[in-house]
Amino acid sequence: MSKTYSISELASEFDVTTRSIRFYEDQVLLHPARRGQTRIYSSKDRVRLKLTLRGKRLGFSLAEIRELFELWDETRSGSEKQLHLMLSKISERKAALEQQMKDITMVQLELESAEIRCRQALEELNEKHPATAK
Amino acid sequence: MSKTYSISELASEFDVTTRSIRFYEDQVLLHPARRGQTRIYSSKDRVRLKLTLRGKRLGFSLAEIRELFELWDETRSGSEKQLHLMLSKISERKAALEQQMKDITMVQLELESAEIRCRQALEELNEKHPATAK
DNA sequence: TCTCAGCTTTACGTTAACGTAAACTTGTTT
DNA sequence: AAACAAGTTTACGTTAACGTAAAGCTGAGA
Repeated sequence: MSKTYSISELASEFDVTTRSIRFYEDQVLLHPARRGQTRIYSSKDRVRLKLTLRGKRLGFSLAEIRELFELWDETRSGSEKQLHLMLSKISERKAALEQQMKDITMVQLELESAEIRCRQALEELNEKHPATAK
Repeated sequence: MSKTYSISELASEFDVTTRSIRFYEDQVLLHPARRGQTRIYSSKDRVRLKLTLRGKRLGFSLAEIRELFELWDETRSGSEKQLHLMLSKISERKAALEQQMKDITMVQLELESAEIRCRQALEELNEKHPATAK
């Protein structure tokens, strides 16, 4: 038997509320088993939650994440058409991620130059008031 | 005199609605001049809009973007305290961006393996039905 | 037995980021 | 003059992603 998790274990591990986790289930991102009425999460559920949160950090909507999960599941038994659809979705995502990489690089450059500007301004202040606290 | 833009010029250039552009002004991200009651955007406004949209693509909220703009403006006439605040905000952002880079790399790897899996499934289909349309 | 922590469902509330519609002004073309 | 395009303000509507009660079940311990 592989490991299972309670809702609060996952909540504290990933620092989200139990409300969010249940909400993700409503949105068909997770399918925990039940013991009585209590939810039991498998390690597969755990992975799905991790992927969900990662997707969110990248600005994916829950609906988009769900779409990817479903496409992925259908891939196993996919028809040729399904597979080509999946491939096109994948390349859509890849393109979006590349754009994001570029965006990040640009913003990083801007932050770098902002930092330099700040440090220079600090130096100038220190020349005028050398006695100021560090 | 440097170049100016109408609201709809900017809207079509960046593929956003005029509604959004006016909304960004409400949120103090843009400060266009006026001729009569008509908004006139400078190239500085244009840059701000570009930065705003880039920030959005990275998942920044409009409030966060505004905060960065304001901190940046205050940097010019910043006190030592302001400058240190700015520096800490900058390093916050840098850390967040690095996390995002990691996330993107992970997702890219997952997409790669998904793509490979799809292509293999397609090959298997073609072995079974070599006569199927390409 | 009682209580208490941890889980559950149900359901209304909230915030961000706009969409959408109505009604108006202003400059330009027919 | 009339109509049109492009702009404006005002204001209510909408969606996503939860927050926040309220009220009830359930097994382990005092």
